[in-house]
Amino acid sequence: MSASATASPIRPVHEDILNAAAHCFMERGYSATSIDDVARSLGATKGRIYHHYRSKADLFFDVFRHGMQMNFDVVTPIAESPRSTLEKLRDMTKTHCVAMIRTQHFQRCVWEGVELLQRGATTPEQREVLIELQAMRDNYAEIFRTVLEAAKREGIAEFESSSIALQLMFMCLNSPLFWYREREGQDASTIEHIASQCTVFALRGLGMKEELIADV
Amino acid sequence: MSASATASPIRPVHEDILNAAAHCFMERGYSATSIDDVARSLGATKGRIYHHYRSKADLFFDVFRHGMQMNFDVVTPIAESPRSTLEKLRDMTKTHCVAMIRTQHFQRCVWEGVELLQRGATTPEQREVLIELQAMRDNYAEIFRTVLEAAKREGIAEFESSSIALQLMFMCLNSPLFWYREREGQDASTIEHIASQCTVFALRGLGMKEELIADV
DNA sequence: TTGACAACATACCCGGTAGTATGTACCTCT
DNA sequence: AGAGGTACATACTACCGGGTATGTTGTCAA
Repeated sequence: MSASATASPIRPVHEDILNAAAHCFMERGYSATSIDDVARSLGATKGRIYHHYRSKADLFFDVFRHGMQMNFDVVTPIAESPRSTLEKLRDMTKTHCVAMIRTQHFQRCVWEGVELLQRGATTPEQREVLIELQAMRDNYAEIFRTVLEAAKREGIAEFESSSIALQLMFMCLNSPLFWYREREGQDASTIEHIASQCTVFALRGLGMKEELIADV
Repeated sequence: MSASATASPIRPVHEDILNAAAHCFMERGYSATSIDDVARSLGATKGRIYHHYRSKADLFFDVFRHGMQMNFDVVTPIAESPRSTLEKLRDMTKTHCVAMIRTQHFQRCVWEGVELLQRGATTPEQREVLIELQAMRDNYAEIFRTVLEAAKREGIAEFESSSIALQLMFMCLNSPLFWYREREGQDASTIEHIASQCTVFALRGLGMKEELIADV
């Protein structure tokens, strides 16, 4: 069973908490966010949160898991479709980028979570969870690596180290996480337009020819 | 007087503290790092740090300032040199990227500092400092924006929004901050090689032709 | 009707941490 | 030599925040 499939569906009762937590963690960061902050933004108290989650870390992990799951949900179908490498690469990158913008607060938590993963866990039971989350993240990156290396073999893309290329590609696609701000009058086409520029930048960076990128 | 010139030179006595603080802040993040952590990594106690800095925030701000100053020191000479736009752009981007790797712990603090800037300050006096740091950061980005737009006018580069292009370029050049790890046997040429790949990716992303990038 | 349980709120404990107040050794200048 | 200042260490306070223990209300099943 792949790590992507281990994530249980989110019970509706948890959805409000997850959303509030994601927003708080995004605004102040994990350690600067208190459980009281999350509760306050829910119009509730700590009791509600600790009734559903055993610890602050558990809550954060669930936000991470939820964020990653949303990424799998939109990207996996493309990766598993019987289309060409070129079409997959263009579609996956663009889709990922749009997802970053649409679910920004969750994805910011995923980003910070990756840093927490690198620092390691405190308790042994947390370490178990962290290993699972790490695997989830690695599996997601692996989907892209597979397509990237296929693209290189087919002469569509051209780069030296596929690991570095992968990192750089994700940096571009994740970029809106750090400067995009929701504002009034921004509809789906605005988001599409921003994602388009990021994706074009990334695909150019991967050494793809202009004519293969034109319609992204 | 530009914001870049307001930074006072670092007194030697502060250098050890700044280095230790940068390392701690990088490893655990700002709010998860205690003053005692920094002191312990210095083999000292809080007394030493509070003798030189009025608060934890002040210390962090000085790390930020120091990090930014190092960037100005290496990039400004290139930007002010009488060379062509193409040469400036290639040199500035590569130099910035190398600086990110070489002074990684300070630059990670700069990165986190930018997020703190967006969240705003608590006390009014901190806000004053934050405005100065914000200006410092903006001025630095402006150096690159100037060259970027010149490159666009000269037909060297091709992109839609210069703001987004600037962000994406920095994301690529800053990328090593998040995945580069110091290891044994990594000499200057290794760093050069990594920086080269990031810079090539960024310049490609900016729409530059292969023949203009070849020797980066 | 009532017992049991879910879904919270309230009240409390306690460890950690920013910041302060004070002590002390050393150094320098007169 | 002694007075004052620098550069710390030590000891202490106040508070915040994670976690827990317990109370309260609504719901549902028998």
